[in-house]
Amino acid sequence: MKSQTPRELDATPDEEPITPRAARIQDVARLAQVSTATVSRALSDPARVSAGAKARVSEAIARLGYLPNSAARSLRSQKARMVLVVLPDLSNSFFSEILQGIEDRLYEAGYGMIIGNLDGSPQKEARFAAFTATGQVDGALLLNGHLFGQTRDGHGEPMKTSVPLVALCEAIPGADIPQIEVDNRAAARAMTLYLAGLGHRRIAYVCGPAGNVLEVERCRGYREGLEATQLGFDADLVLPGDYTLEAGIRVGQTLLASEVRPTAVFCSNDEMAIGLIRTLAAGGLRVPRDISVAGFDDIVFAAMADPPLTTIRQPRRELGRKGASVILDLLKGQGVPKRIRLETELVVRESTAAPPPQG
Amino acid sequence: MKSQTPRELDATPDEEPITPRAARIQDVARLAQVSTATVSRALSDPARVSAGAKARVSEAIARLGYLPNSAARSLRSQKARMVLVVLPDLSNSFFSEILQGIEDRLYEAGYGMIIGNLDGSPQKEARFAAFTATGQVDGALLLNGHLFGQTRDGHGEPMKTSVPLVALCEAIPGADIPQIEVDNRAAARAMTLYLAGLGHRRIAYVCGPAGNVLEVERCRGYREGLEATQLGFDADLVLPGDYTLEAGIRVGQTLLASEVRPTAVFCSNDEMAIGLIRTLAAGGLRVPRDISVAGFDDIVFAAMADPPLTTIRQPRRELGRKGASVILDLLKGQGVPKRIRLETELVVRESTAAPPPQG
DNA sequence: CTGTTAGCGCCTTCAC
DNA sequence: GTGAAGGCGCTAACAG
Repeated sequence: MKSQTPRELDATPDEEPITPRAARIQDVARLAQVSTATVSRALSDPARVSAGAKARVSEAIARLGYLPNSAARSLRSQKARMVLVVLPDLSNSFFSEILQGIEDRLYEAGYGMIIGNLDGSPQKEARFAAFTATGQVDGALLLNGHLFGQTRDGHGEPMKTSVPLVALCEAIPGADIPQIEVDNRAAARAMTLYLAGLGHRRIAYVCGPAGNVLEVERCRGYREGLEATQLGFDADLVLPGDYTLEAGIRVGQTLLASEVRPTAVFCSNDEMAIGLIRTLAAGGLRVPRDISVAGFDDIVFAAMADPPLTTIRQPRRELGRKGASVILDLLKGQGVPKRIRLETELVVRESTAAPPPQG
Repeated sequence: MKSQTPRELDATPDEEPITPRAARIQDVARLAQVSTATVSRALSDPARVSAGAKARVSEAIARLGYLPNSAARSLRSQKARMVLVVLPDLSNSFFSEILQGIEDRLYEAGYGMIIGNLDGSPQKEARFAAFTATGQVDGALLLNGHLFGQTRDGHGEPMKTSVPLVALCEAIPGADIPQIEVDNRAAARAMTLYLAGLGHRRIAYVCGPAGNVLEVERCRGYREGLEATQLGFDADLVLPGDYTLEAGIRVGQTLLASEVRPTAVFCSNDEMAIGLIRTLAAGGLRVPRDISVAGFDDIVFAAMADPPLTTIRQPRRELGRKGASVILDLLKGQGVPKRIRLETELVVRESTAAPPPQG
């Protein structure tokens, strides 16, 4: 009798085993007096099982505390019910709120979330890519602006993966995968127009890291805004940055030391704006009386800056949920839009005002 | 011939399949002209394989881009090489920096990290607990202050899990699992003593959420500090809070409306301290001239508050790494210490000073 | 409606 | 040093 397993043979009835192994489908089947197939069906497609059998199976499952082994299930079904999220920096609160949205949506769908945090070590990526190749995940959400095996600026042969990929927050140029983001360019343009509308004529811009797609979009929006108001673009007003607090501090120091200062500074994210405000204040400049500062993202601490920061709100949680929804649709085999854009909102607080008279 | 699989029969040689299925160990074996056992050994224990076979296997693996299927591996080995991290709030930057440390260490060890974000829905926990029961993870790191199936205040029968558990950052009273944290009580005591040493005699304390173990420890430290300096504990100086920015804002509003104010306020975390400083400043009080404010945690934005916040630094990343190390040791079957305490540091910035003369 | 059976892909005795 | 073969736990045919 081939299907007789050793485990059944050496079972010692009426005696608590030393290590109570988790119940298997066999155990449930035996207790419910049905075959394993019926147990399996009772779980996956209850309609196909008679009421009596169903009841006995439920009872047995409850008694044994049975939970199907996930490795066996994955092996058999070739699905892991797990999604990988690749991101550049887990500790960045911007990303972690997006993660919340992702986790939330995946949870609803019964999926789990594995985190791949690049954390400045591009070589970690290979292992994360392997998750997709070994079948540990059914799909991946890319928040890092490039495909597996590709560098940020698009060099290198992108690795073909067998699972669906979705780009979230940062479009991946040239990649033929769904993209979900806000319209960074339009938002940056709106902010620039708002500052110009306040009367500013020297509006500086603090960049994100070079080569970053977000950065390119936001900078272009800034430029378009300037051009739309006849102010014109002046390369000297573009200050280097990298999205860190420290970059904001450095820009602040530079500005404090300058003879001629812009009357408004648009930072391409809130961290830099907060670092900048802080440094300007410490150096004796009053924001917004002497100089206006604006950010981008509306992180939680933006409202806590002194003065509270004018910025662009991104629907972070919604972005995360949307990203998860798209990949779930893809996993269901449904078609999805190539590109989804969520709305941003210009949040005016107290860090921006009309320029000083002599400015 | 029983081992002849259908796949081998319908293979169409010299023709690219429509869907290039991932290579299996069989494919490698065939190409390298060895058995699957040899391939497996070449990967897991190369010493047992002859040089020639090893070379052919490597070559075949490279040619086929073979990566072992993880579900099959998990099923066979009963290990998932995956750790679950349960935490109350993913978007809290305090946790996300700990996560970074965890991920980092797990990565080094070849493990992956699954996130279970409770996010205010305690019922999510059951599914996360199931990850441990279905074999999807080999262990779990608990940052949420209680065991599976238990409420925060220790009610309810804690669920027995078959995998190792480790409590990180917040001890779980009564649980017989390793605990890793800082000495919250000693740190709170030190901060209280520091404020008293500055000359403050009315030192208020803003609580965390009731029932929270961290909170209990920090509050006790505050109390001990007061008693050690003969100031004595005054329940009226304990203000309710819940670790959110909003709580800090509420406390600020209360204080602004009060007749008699404390000269120093020790907040049990930085978020609240930042909300408080902001509200006080908006209400016309100058920190620290009129009132000193201190926090706990030293989150990134603590240094960006206006004025920069005096606080307690926790080695967050190190806490994460340590937690991961402990669970990895447990998975290796090694013994681990029951309790690990990491050092904190009192970081004096500009939000604290001697009390005003008339205070 | 239900049971039997054959693997999913891998690792690991066991035999040579 | 190497190969043959069984089975980890489950589900999806295929019969009945």
